[in-house]
Amino acid sequence: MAVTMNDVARAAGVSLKTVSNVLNDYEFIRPATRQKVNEAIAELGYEANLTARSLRSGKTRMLGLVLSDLSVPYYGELASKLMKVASLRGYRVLVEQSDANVDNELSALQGPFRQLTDGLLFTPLAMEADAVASSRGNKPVVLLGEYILDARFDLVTMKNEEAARAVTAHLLAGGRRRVAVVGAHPEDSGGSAGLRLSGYRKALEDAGIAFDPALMAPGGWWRDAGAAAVAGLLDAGVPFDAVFGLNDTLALGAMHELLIRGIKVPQDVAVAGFDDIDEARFASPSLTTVSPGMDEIAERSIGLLIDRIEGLQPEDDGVHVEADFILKIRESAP
Amino acid sequence: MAVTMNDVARAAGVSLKTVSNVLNDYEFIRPATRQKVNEAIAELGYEANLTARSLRSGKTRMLGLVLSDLSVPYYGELASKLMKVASLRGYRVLVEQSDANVDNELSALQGPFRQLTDGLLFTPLAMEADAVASSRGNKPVVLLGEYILDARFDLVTMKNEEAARAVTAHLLAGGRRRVAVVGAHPEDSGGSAGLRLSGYRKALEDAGIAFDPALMAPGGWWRDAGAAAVAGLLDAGVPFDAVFGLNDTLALGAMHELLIRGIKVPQDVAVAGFDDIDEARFASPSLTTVSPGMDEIAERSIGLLIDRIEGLQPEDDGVHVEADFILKIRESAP
DNA sequence: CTGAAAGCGCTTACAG
DNA sequence: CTGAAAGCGCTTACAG
Repeated sequence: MAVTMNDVARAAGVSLKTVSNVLNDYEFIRPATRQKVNEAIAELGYEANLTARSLRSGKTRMLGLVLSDLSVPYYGELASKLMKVASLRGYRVLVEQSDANVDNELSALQGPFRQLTDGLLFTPLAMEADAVASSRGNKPVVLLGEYILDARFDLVTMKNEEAARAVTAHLLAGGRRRVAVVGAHPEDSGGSAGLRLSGYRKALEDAGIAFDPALMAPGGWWRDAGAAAVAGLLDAGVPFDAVFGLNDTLALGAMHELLIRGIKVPQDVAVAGFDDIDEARFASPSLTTVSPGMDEIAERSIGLLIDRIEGLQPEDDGVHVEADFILKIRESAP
Repeated sequence: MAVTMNDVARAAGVSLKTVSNVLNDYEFIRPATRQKVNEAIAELGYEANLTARSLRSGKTRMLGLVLSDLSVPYYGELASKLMKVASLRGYRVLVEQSDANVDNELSALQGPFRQLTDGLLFTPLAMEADAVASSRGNKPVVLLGEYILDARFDLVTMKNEEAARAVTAHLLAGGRRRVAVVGAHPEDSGGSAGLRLSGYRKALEDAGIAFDPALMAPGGWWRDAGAAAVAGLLDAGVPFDAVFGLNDTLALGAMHELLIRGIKVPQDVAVAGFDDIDEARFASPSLTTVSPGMDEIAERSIGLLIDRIEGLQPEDDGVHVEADFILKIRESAP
């Protein structure tokens, strides 16, 4: 059997409560008592039983993280950061994959997953705001992402519109006048795609350049879509001197297509992306992009969630955080 | 307060034990009793308290997964698969990142992480076999990877050597005679790099082609290393008609360098990789590679671990599993 | 087939 | 500052 607090108490010649006090850093313990207990702990190799602690205290010191799938590079990187930040505050992260499916999101919000965690970091990809509000239970939930902007929720997100505006402005400041935008549909609005497209249009407006719908190449957010978009523009004879990919994967696909057709980047066409994934740094030429502040997103969301769990954050309306972005100027658009 | 088993027992007019029997699918319960209990459960919205169950039973129904970092694409994909497979058998996966650091690996093996999980899937990146053996405790551990091959351990891995031999043989069967190999050092032996290099050499031998050290381009396993390796060979004037990257990232970097220099893939130079990451499928041209059987690795390792936990696997020596690989022939080397 | 009792290892009021 | 008691919500022998 494992060593218990009772064994420690007996070895130290004190009561159970005193051992508990030492373990929980209770303030008013005589140094001598504390030392006796600590010696007994060391001697017996005692380790607290976390399950028993959870049962009694009602806290697990685990945070739930709900996202679509860890195999998506952005989420893999995010999960990694969140786990590191949580660990510094003494919490673990338990991940649940929703596959962006409504039923899975709902069961992550309501099912046994909630019991195992003191609070939730939730990326709503399928559920509507009202559904989330009515099924989130009574433990804290912090939303991650931009799909639901609602005073009822705590939310940590990135500056999609401003960052897209800044990176587009950078292309224009470099003398580019015909910036193709890859990955957006005209009808996008509230999601990442819509907000980034809107930032692009504002930058054009700022520079007094008319928006040309011919420069907009819609499509999925994958590498092949970026390549296809550029191929489409070239084959249609649409002139352009820069490409803004709404994410890095698109931008890299676009750049690849330009290069194999003998078009020089950045001399003939400048390319910029969004996300600053690892691959952007390693591409050749390296990719100019915008870093959406994933470190800050991780720190603020974990901080906010733990403050809610520990009652440190006053129970007002939802707190909304937008992480600062950083423009990463690299070879593809100097 | 939450609804407890006691409330259910009272509502159904039976004892606590009977409710427990129903919940645990005990065989010999009268259908009428079972139905009464199930109705009470539904009516009260009862959900079992997992923490209490764990405390009493000593089982958490969680599996620990120790790997270096979820932001590494291969590990993100692996974690995702493992979680899905475990879920089908009623287990969750709790991830711990070791950063390939000895101290972190040791504390994952010995610390509180073990308490929270019924068994461990462990990727040993820094610890030696003996250290793992002496600190693995008494709950089951299944190793993932090829660094430790030892009868004391359960191990699930891939056929590094055979798969490398097969993909090289495919290049040779296509008429290539000068296959550059990217990412290996001559002195590599037991790790992935060494095993894959050895497979490459065996394929050459099978075909009666002498190994030419000039075709070996060492370097890290990243995109830029692949590009640099190809650049080095070209600049040195070493002739070659194919490239085998010891992983896909290397192969993609190599292919990129060939394309921007105007060398046609596969007409002038064929390219093949190893791993079959998502990116390989989306590259243009799509990348010929070897899929190391991640699905099988996930299923076998989870299956073996759970069998050990539930006592279904006899306590003999360690079980060693090598997943079957699949050659994925795509455009870069048809 | 079902019941009454014990106990997993902690923390939490309540005293003193 | 410290102690004795209760109890978190289950499962597990033990009876019958």
